[in-house]
Amino acid sequence: MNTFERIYEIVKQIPGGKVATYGQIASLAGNPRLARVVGYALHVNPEPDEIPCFRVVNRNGCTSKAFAFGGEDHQRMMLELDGVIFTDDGRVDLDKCLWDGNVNTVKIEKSSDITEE
DNA sequence: CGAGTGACAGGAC
DNA sequence: TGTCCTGCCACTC
Repeated sequence: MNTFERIYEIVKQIPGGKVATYGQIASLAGNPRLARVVGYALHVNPEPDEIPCFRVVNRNGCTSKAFAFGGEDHQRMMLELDGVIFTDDGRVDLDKCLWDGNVNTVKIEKSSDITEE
């Protein structure tokens, strides 16, 4: 599987009420340095209906302005509806809403749920 | 085919 | 603690 495909699968594995950082996804993708590729992957976002790019934030806990696919506030609303806590800084509370999929939740590398080739 | 850019992250100052 | 430079992979010109 290509790195791109892997990134997509990981992002799709993000549960509601939680968010993940580019670096985190990059680590799951194989290399923590792939953070840039992660951003690019979400940038193209071939399946926005399956890929919750709004759940992906940078290390600061916020998304870039270029991420304004429908308004920065729109993203915040989506996250709040998911149960994600926002700080007064207007950023995601990574301390409580950070996805712990890096521990032992995700396992797409062997999962046959991919069905994509 | 080669160089540059991009929704980032991490180390150094 | 905050800002700047570098590293990485994929895509475009």
